[in-house]
Amino acid sequence: MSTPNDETDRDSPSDFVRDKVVADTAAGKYHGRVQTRFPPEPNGFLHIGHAKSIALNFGIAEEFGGECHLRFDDTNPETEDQSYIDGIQEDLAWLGFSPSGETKFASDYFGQLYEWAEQLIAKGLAYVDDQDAETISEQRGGFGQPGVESPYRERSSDENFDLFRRMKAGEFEDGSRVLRAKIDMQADNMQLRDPVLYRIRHAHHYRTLDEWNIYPTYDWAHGQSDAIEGTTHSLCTLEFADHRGLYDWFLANIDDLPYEAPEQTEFARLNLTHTVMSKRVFRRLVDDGHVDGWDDPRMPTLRGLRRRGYPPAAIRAFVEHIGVAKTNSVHDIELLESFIRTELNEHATRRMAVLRPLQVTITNWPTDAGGQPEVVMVEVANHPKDESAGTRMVPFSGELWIEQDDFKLEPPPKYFRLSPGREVRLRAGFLVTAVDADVDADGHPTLVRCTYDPASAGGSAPDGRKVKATMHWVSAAHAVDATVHLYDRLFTDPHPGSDGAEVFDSLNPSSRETVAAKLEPALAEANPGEVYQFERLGYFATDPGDTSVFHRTVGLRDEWANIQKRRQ
RNA sequence: UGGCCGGUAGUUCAAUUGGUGGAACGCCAGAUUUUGAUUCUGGAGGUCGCAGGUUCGAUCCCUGCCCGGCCAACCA
Repeated sequence: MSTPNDETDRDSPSDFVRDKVVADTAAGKYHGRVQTRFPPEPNGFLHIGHAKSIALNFGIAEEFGGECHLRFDDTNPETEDQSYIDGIQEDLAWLGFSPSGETKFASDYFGQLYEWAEQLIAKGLAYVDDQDAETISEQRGGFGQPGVESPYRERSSDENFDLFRRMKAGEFEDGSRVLRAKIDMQADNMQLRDPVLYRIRHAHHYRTLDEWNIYPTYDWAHGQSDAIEGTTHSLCTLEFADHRGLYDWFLANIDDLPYEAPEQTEFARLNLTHTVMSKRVFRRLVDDGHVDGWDDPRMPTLRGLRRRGYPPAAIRAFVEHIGVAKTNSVHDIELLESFIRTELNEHATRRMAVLRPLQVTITNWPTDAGGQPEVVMVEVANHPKDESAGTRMVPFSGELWIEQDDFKLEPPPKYFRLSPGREVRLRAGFLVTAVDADVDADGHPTLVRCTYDPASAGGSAPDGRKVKATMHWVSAAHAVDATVHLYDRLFTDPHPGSDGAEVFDSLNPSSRETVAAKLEPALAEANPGEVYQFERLGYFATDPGDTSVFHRTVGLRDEWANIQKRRQ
């Protein structure tokens, strides 16, 4: 089949949500208007799961020429805070998305919400219940068991108005009364068993201050906020599917909606192996000191990933690639990492750094008139595939650091790095041959003696002979010291907390290893937050606050590690 | 126990009104390579959850069953 659409549609994502938008638009719903929203609760920072929702909502708005609003669902003043509002906006901008128009707040709609609640009371569709939370919960019944109607369910509307207004005025204690919708205490969908619309909270709200003594619940606020803003497609995660009946019921029973009622569509949230996407768990990780904070590079929060060096473009590419469906899914974190590598491989500046230094002395290296080893500046490309990245000059001398892994006294099969009698290339420098090595009491090499071929400047010999390995190195006299954090999975279990396990039982005690590294001099001028490739090792980001500290973003693919694994 | 939603390579997703099941990542092999990286080529890998039914023909439609997730906050 070959229609003109094949060409134009190839790159735009297709999924059941977009299919619905296309169908709705074609059917003339909302007069062809498309509007979405991203509605975080300001009680924590964004994580990569939110990135999926953000990309979906903003992506659809853009593809269909519509708008996507940022609206804070700030209906619970006891757990929410202005600092999260600031942080979330910062993270959203970093990810690369700009909301349409002003930032919205559910709290801006408290007045309208209250009026609509009175409208429900007037229609006999809402009532004030004087019972406590525990009693209401018991009366709700259970799965397959009927609910019990509240003794206050048939109150007169006069009494309901009076009580509701006095709740608003602050006459009653927290938790002493609630406003409930009168729906159906026998409904199979538990959400429909007379849900709570308002609870009494004499709490200070960071935006409405002390104006309100009652606060709307999520269910009462969300759909109506969507409707007030003109949302057409209200996208949320699967666990809200049961709430859709409520969402529709509220909208259907309000007379003066400013726009055609929006529709809720649910999709599966993003999960990743070896981590957990839960604000509750995040908070405990931070509070118990398992990580340094919400921006610890091991956290799947956007600020954690940013500090770790994950490029926003790679995160966007990843969440677009995994698509949108209703299947509960857990994505392999390695898939995310492959997107990080793809992005970084293309753009990261190459540098040399030795993480676990082993001393090398070149025994036939020349000395100058003063008896000091001569220093030769060698030119090294900043990117193997991108000439425009230019080159830099790196000092080479007779005393060097190499990686401990790059030398073996007795090389195992298929090992083709340095060992006694074997010649390798020191990248862009010279060919060297190991002679012997000093070892410590445990037999570990402490110093390797080599000879070099003076005719191999630049890394190749005139006779064209080949070597099997090219290694990175740093001149000892010029090395810059740095602290490098090497990160591993936060949780050892691919599915923390599954099969009844306790999430924190699989917390990886060695999720961070810190080493004292030796860097080539150019890295002394590293930019804050920039990601470099340390050749043959991986990608490393400088800490935004201290450029002598590096975080390993992700390692390079490692064939040698695979070979070793297979031999076991 | 009731309701809702799911089940397609190892993993995650596709397959446009029922017509020989594809991609990405991972894995394996080869080529290239002054990063065991990158890049390129090829390969292995499937009882479309199970069983019936409708049909010339079913991953797709119907029924039943099995498995997984969510729901009984005055959280979102």
